[in-house]
Amino acid sequence: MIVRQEIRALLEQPPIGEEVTVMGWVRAWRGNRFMVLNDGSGPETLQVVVDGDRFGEETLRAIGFHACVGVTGTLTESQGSGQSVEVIATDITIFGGNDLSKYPLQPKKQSMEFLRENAQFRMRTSTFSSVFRVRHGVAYAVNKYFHDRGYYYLHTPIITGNDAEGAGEMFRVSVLDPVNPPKTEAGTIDYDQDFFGKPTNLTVSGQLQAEIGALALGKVYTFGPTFRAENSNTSRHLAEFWMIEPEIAFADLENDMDLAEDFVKYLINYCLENYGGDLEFLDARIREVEKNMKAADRRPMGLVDTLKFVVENDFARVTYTEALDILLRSKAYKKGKFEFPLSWGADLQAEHERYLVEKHFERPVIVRDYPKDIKAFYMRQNDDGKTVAAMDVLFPYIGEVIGGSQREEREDKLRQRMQEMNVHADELDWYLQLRTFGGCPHAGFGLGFERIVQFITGMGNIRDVIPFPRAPRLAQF
RNA sequence: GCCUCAGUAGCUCAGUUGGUUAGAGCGGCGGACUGUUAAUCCGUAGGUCAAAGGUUCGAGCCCUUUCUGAGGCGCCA
Repeated sequence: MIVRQEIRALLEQPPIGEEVTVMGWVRAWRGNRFMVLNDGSGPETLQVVVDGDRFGEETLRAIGFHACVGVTGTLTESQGSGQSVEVIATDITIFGGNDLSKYPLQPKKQSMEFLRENAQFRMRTSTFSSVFRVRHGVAYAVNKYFHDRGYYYLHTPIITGNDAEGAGEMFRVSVLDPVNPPKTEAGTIDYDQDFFGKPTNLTVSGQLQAEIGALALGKVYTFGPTFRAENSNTSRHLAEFWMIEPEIAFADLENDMDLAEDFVKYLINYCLENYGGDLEFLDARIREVEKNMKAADRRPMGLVDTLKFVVENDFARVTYTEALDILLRSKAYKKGKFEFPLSWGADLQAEHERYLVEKHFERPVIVRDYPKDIKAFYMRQNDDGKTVAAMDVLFPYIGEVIGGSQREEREDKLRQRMQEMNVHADELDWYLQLRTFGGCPHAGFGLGFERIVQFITGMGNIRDVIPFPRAPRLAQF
């Protein structure tokens, strides 16, 4: 059996003078004497002092960048200034040597793009190991938040038979021969012969099914992979991403917004409390990157300060109509700084959202009550006949992080809207029945998991906060 | 999908109005080094200048097409 101590635990309560055994990957090997080890348990490294006389030439030669080693030795106070404690090695095991003439990574700053192409090794870097520890922390906090508040985790299907969800282009799922699929007499593809006997796709949202759960269990949430076949080439879109979708019965848009704000703040706060070391490291990394940037391109606040600010301040809340008014009265608009026109009924463009968040309110903003024609069929119609009870939560840097709404629980209104928007009622009979039989006011939202991880870690590209990104023309690993 | 910029050594990049044999730092390899902190010092190897085609006496540099990447926009979470 292998027995070892984890570096993170060791540094929390250093047993000075005792013998310890640590195992990990070499981050640096200096002066043929100092080995810096990290084992992934945290961002902290442990310095190992290697007396060349005690170990053979073969062992010394095998120690190198990202080699995997085990060390037994005495934990002592460090003579050097860069660390408080260190291990004086008495025994060294080389688990995996590393041929540096062939290894792609180097002990220096590497570009995010290069590391993305070497995803089999990128988690060994300090940046990515911190990112993925924080990602885990956010995922755990999601489940903890809902569990502690009486929500039930509902697993909605990944393969779906609805093509009426209207949330974007879908990936087809089929086992038919792609070259010569069976045809009907009319000449179309005969999906009756496909695995499910009908066309099926990967899910773009678990919301419609989550509503089934909410109208029985009261409060549910989904947290699973979601797929969009959009040809989106941006730093905040993925073809495969994880989405969190709470759905609650006996709730209106006010309840929905309160939940969204409280939930997001909880996730951020959880990371501040439990992953402070990783966040400090990422904060310092961003400052380093921004050193060479123009002042205007730098963040107004550091990463940790930004996170604290978001947690400590109320989100701004405005209606779509009020937001439009703010934009129309803005200096940016009057000086013609906006590329896209502003008119009631048109969706807010990224430049408008960024103005509201980064210039006007300087904090996260919730925009509610959007024009009904730019929103989905299932959103509850407001009494003004023009707007729906929808809300978007907008964040600095990443834009929309949450989209949600109160759902239309009135069957006649829902049917009328489906007809207007050309959504086929016969395919969503089960969804309509939730209104016919024992319906109630209910609401929910979708939170883009990678987007909130992106915000918390400060990573510029969403592809760098998911271990194996899927995007147009990108399905490696 | 659209717009802009980029692709030169393993990595990050320089390369002048088109002109001889393609440059640096880091990394690698060889050596020195018993308190280093991106260790340092000496030496050394390493190139289909993204690909194809074109202009020219001559192309890393100019033109065309394709591929790849980044940033922005759209779609959205």
